[in-house]
Amino acid sequence: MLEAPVTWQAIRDEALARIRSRRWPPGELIPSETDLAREFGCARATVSRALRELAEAGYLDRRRRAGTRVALTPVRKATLKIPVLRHEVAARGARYGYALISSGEKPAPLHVSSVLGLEAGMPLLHVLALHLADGAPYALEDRWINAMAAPGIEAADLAAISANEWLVRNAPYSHGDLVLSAAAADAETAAILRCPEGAALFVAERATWLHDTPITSVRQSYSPGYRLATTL
Amino acid sequence: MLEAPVTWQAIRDEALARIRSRRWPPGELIPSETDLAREFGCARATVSRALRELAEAGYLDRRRRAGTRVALTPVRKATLKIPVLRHEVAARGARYGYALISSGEKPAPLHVSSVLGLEAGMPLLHVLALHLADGAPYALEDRWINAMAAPGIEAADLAAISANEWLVRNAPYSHGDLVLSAAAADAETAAILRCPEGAALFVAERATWLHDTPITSVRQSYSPGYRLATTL
DNA sequence: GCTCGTCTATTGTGCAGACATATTCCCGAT
DNA sequence: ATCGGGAATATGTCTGCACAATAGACGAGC
Repeated sequence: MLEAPVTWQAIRDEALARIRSRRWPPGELIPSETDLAREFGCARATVSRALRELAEAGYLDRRRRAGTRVALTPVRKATLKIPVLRHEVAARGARYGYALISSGEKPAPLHVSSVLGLEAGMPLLHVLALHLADGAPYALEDRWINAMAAPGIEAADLAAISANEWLVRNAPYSHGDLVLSAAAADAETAAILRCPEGAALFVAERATWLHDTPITSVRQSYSPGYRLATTL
Repeated sequence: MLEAPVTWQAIRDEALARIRSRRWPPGELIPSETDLAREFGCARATVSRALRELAEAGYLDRRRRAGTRVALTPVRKATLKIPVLRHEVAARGARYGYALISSGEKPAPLHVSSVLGLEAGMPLLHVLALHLADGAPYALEDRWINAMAAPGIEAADLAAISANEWLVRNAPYSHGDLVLSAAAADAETAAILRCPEGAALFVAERATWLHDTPITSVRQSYSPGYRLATTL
């Protein structure tokens, strides 16, 4: 009998097939790495690599000593890429444009200071800017920046380069959070995006930190019709 | 000099620090695995594991023979969990409710058949259902199911178990896609969700396949105020 | 019966070596 | 100058081994 070369991908696929076919039912303990290595005729590390991938993908729960179980609810994960807006526009084949509407230091409003965990009223750099695709409004960016955590931002020419891009290039962050929602366009937003007041807008709000230091909080309101696509 | 134990996590963190500090600038070739292993005094496999993680996270681009480069645009990825709606509601501490509005076989409308890659007008099972949280409308689910790809669905009591959940448990899929957007509530949706017509709704549309066979296409419209949160 | 410590099975990780595979580089032939 | 082919090299993966960390199982002692 010819043995196909044993790769971790092959083992991953075989394991996934067993999960899907219910040969390894949800909640059940599957054989140990050692047993599987013997069954597949390969090293334990190879099985381990395969099962680790499936665990990362949410199909398996693994715990030392307790063994590996098939996940009860295979929580599917979609990974969204969060590109710089300029690239997103370019990827759609449109000409990118950028217009700074206003920038300046202001005391942080409550919803910003509370999200970032700063004292209310602390002065932050506020930037309002419009991203355009082929000259049409694409997204309105309403951003608050902790200037102390982004040294150099004061000197940056935010009319020439978007705060979005300046920060990506110059202020690395360690973690952040993202909230997606839908909101009706208020009068000011509608005027800037040149859409009817009350139109349904797709809104992305992000906040980022470098370790414990808050960097920025931003709300991007996309023009009506925006769709964020990804694969599962 | 005391040597800290060399773990792949430590190497990953050190590499990330070098990227962030620009000691390894964007676009630049970094030392080879062999060189780094020598520098850190560990095995090449350990370095490899660390760099592989960073590549998966989007910080590095790796190619055989060409070496490893710092990514020009560190595309951040957010991973959204896509839970069963019942669990999502329960996780918010609310009582889950489910109401089947209608179900039956109908010819596929064009936008569904084209997304799934089926012939227009092919008969599909159409299910309209409302998910509730503490008795209030939470999300409207408008689903089309390829019954041939989900054997047993005809016999399922979709008034008792949501199609959402039945499919998660009984119809595994290999891949799918997801589109998030904002839309104004039309008259029918507004009536079901008990919200004003024209309200801004968060909409998630999914389509799933098992290999080449389309399984289902679903549009979930969430009640106004819905927020989808994740971390970066 | 209950609690606490010990044993042990299982996964997590590291190491050294080997070979596989992809891709660039360079040199020779044309 | 150009093209083709082989050498060089970096990553990708497998093997076989070792030990660490974890947590369930079990038994001794109260």
